[in-house]
Amino acid sequence: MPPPTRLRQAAPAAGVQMYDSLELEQTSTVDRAVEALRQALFAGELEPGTPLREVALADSLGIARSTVREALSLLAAEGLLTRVPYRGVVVAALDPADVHDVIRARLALEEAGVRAWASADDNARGAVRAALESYAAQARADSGPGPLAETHLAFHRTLVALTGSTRLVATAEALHGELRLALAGVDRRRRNAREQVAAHRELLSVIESGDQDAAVTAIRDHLADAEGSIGEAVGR
Amino acid sequence: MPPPTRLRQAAPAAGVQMYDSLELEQTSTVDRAVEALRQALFAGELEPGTPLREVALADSLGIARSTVREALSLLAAEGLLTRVPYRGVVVAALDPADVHDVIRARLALEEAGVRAWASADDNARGAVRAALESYAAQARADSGPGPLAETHLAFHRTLVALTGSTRLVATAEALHGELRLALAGVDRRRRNAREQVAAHRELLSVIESGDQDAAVTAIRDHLADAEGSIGEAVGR
DNA sequence: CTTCGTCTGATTGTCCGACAACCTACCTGT
DNA sequence: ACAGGTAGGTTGTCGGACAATCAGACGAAG
Repeated sequence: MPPPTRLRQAAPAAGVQMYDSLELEQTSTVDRAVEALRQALFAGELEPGTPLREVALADSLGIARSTVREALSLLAAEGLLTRVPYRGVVVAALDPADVHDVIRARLALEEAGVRAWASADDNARGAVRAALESYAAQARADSGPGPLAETHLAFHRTLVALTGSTRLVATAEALHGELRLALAGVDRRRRNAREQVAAHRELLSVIESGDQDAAVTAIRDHLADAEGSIGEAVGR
Repeated sequence: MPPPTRLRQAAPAAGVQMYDSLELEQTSTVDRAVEALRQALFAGELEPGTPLREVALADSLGIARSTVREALSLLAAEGLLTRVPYRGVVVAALDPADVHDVIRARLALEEAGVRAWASADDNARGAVRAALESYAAQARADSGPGPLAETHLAFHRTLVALTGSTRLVATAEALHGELRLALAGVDRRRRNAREQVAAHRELLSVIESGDQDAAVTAIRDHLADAEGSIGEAVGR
């Protein structure tokens, strides 16, 4: 499980003034490669099933093959790529069974989240509301399916965060990555974005109502609905 | 999320006889290195905090540094090692907050599992019972804390498997890895093994009873108890 | 016509050696 | 005690090399 990637903890020297909030992000070549590839994957530039050749990537990115290799390994461990021995990595493709599996997993995580609503941290609850507003704003701005999906999934991630476990959030993030990848290529009209936002508002109000059972059935229906449209988009 | 590591799917040529059950495990050097390191970590040969030097590992394992590097990256992504830029990787150390986080995550997964008991697959239910028996047998055999912990956690994994999601099981496995690592070094007497087995039998019987709420509180208490003893062992 | 061996080209898996970037620790002068 | 500089060790990245393996083509044998 990718634990919260902490970057570096300075030695806690005693008695000296500390500027804890200051940080200088250290970006390795591998990290940048991973990010570039992830970007391309989510943008749909690489369709599922496409083989990724190491040397081609290497001089396309202007980095060494060994570095590409490490980046590919990490993305494969993350589930975005599939490695086949001596045949290379291909962009991961989700079949309907995989989609079902992912949705099951999401249901477990988000159900745990909404169940924890009452006992959750105030900040966490606030984050849920804030994420919904970002999502709504993004829908109003109408700036393409990519950012919209991002804010949408970010909202769901705040639900998982209600559990208070950073590891569960990391897991949810990985699951969301798989879905974004699977949906990157399809021409996703789905329902009107405003309708979607309204549905999420409804969901949140049920959660806030305090009726735990109602909240659970709401999230369950919500995800079942998601599986339907995603599976249809992927199934083709 | 480490997806179910499928090894290789032969091309589905049509009309020819297939021997689906046959498989030949392909073991790369990196895999073996990962396995060896994992083994050593779980056995407590490398204490948390210990730095792992790449060259030393390389000629200790008799492989190239680049290969070691890849293995270390994978284990770091798994959470067993922590990589600090330009300072190398160290064996991950869990502080009480981490333990709490892991237990929270486990609770979400296992609670989802026991909630799914009634609607779960028959095989999955059978697997739970079988795992409990393996655990009991291991306790009777009294063959050291390592195998005992393994069968113990395997039982809990079957609970997660009740959800029907392989990805959740993979997540649970990663979480268990972190715990095994944290507990590897401590001299773990804990309570009598037989007592522990009895407690798990009790837990299963509550789950089987069909009283979902009782089952959830049972698993919750069980894990709270676990956090207590683990945190105490790690705390110092 | 199908099946089997062989060959060829391409790609991955692993190794080795090199060097710059960077960190830690010591050492020195004040 | 403190600032600053120096030296050694370790990682991050690179490039090249070679064996192992795979996919496809080609031809021989049944």
